[in-house]
Amino acid sequence: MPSTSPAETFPAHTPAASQIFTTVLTHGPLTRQEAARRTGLSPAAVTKAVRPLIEAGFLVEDAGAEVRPGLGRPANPVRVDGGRALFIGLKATGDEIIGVLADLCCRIRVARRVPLTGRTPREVLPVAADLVRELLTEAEGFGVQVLGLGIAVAGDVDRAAGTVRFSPFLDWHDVPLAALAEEASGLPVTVDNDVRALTVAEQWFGDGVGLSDFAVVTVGAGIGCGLVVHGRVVSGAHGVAGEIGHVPVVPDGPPCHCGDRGCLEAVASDAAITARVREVTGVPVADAAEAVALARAGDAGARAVYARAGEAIGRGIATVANLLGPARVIISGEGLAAYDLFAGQVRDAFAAAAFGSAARCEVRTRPLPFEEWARGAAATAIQSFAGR
Amino acid sequence: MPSTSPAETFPAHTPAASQIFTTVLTHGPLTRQEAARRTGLSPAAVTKAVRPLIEAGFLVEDAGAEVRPGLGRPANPVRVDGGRALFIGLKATGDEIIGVLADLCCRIRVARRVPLTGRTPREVLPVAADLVRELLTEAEGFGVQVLGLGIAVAGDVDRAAGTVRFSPFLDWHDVPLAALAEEASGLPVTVDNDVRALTVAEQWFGDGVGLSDFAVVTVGAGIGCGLVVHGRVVSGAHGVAGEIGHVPVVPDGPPCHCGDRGCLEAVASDAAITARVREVTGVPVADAAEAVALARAGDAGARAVYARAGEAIGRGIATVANLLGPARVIISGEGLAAYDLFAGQVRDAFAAAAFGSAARCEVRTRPLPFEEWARGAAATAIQSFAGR
DNA sequence: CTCTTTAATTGACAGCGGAAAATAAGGGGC
DNA sequence: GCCCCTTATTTTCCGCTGTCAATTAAAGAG
Repeated sequence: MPSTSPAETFPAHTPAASQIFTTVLTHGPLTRQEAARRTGLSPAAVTKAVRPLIEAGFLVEDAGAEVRPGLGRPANPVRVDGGRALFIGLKATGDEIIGVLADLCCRIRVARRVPLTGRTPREVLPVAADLVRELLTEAEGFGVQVLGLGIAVAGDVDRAAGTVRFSPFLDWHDVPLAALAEEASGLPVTVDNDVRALTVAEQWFGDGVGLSDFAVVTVGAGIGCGLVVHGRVVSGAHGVAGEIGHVPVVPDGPPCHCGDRGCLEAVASDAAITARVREVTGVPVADAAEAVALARAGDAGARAVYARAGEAIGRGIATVANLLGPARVIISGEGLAAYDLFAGQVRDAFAAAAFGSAARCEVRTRPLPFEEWARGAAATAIQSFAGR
Repeated sequence: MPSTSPAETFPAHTPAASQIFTTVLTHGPLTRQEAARRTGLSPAAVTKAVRPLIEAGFLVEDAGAEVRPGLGRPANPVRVDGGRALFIGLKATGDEIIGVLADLCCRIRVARRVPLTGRTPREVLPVAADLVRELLTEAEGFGVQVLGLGIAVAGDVDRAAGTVRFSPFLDWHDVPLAALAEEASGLPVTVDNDVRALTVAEQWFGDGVGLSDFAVVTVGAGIGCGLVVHGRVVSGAHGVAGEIGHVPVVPDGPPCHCGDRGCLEAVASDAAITARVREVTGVPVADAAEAVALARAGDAGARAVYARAGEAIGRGIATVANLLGPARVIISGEGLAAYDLFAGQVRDAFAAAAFGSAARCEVRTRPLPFEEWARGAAATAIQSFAGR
């Protein structure tokens, strides 16, 4: 394994230092004054926390940043030096592992995907280890140390304990993944649920920056949901939350594998849409891409299927908004490729079903490149590094 | 107004003192050792925080509490002296104001209700002031000072700002209630939404003690929901959360005033049940009590209405459980009077609709005496007093 | 009566973060 | 060009909180 020296850790482990660092990290270049205001700390505390971070190279003074020119001494913004460190993020599905090398600002530098041949830990872990090795080698090219490894897995994951309690796609039970990966890589490892990891990426580096309450809804093979409440990602009392897929949205809708009918997932998941398009149009579309193509070509039946899916998604989001009152809902996922086919319905159904001030919740979409899930994993690693 | 001396405040305003006090308050008699373990502080810190609290009379050493006799020096538990202080809680509805005098442990000492003749602030406030005066006089009989006033109002309430932004039943808009009440009573005032206040009471003094994630669902004139996530009551980005009443639960169910169909509130609220019983049985029942009586008497139609309501509630709760993964859902509210009529359906529908580990969420019921809402208001006042 | 065990307390102390004063770095007026 | 004004940052000092490592307290066991 290329890297052997123990990974550096974050300097100055005081709460204030963590807080200031993450504030600067997520809110771009910030003057010490601004950072103080945002964190509620005194300017003196900022100066004191910033110095060691600059000395360690994690923060840099950013002369280039525009400061509104006014009276008095010009402000001296600082920002995080993204190039100072790298992190690896892995996302494991049942078919493949996606890995990225992301910098400290969570910008992707390298992305890789490798297929999986088996699903047992014994089969998956060596492939993951190889991928990590490869990315570590890549990292050497940047001349920067890799300071953490994040792994995202679907299912019931205990981030604090670093274990995968249950993963349906991989069929894993109680795998102490963090410990195993730490052993193999020598890096500090963070393991988290995939949707939560994606949510962390939005919270720190995406459309959730600065919001203490928001939701991420992923549309694709399944329908997932990550929630941020009180500024923290929700894990629930038993490690699972955000199961939006089985919210009832279509009266007497199609049966769902959960046993109920009309669940969001039974209407708006890729598989559900594809099946329904086949059923309605008689065209034997094989996958979501073909279904989309058919609808885009103007097939009325297919378009209606997407319309219904959009309505279902809008109602599902409204349920979340009614219950939690988030400031924003971010829709993402592979299913977004068809967004033009149901955007209107999502919006209308949401507006109709959002009650009172829940309607003030903003709904926006965000494309989801394939590496994004792995980037989320990297974001959790950065979060751990920053002491959160 | 009887009491004129400025209300005492909490001694020792350090985070640790607050934390230790609330821990002892909510977890009954606790040895200093235990308190240290639970708060994560050192035993030394507990000793130091506890002393001024004992001197001020808020904590007392509780020799009576049973300690498991083992080796070594016997432990010396402390508990909160409930009789040390009183708090007033008010709940304002469109028809009446309910007021309670509660002690520091939130046990109700006196409860009063007075009818309202008008709904404008100008009409309601004097009535409330009279009630507060009356309760203050009652308090004199206990020889203890009243240290805070909590007011619970349905609708959009900004606790931090102390304003009622919008209350549908009272038709209030942007009323600076805390400031007005403080002026009139001379007490520190906490204003909060009624369901949240009830949730606070459960969190500190009820079935939510010790849980960082749980929900309270109230069944009655409306269906409400208070949520606790990460140990804090959820207010949402815009001050409103827990709108469970419009979760869709019955396919193509009865139309709801929100414009949708089959909302929980359109199926399981008192009014919905009563109307439906009339419709199904042809018996002109006037209110929920008569509807319950009819069902209890064995009328099959009426029983079916309750069964459907129970199913709806179970599904609504399952939606909450799926999204947030609470450890427990507490069902309460006036509608609980009919619980024997739908308990089975609630349980079955919940089990059917709760997905995966959301099913591990415990569902329990809790009776709701009429003063309970006002007690919730008192709980918010106690919370403010303790520095939370 | 002494030893063991666990609880609570004490006193010294580190260190975090705040307040206020000092310093830095411009721009503007004259 | 010089001085003053304004705002940003830094420095210095200091209070205060909570921890650490004894020390004391209060049983029961032998």
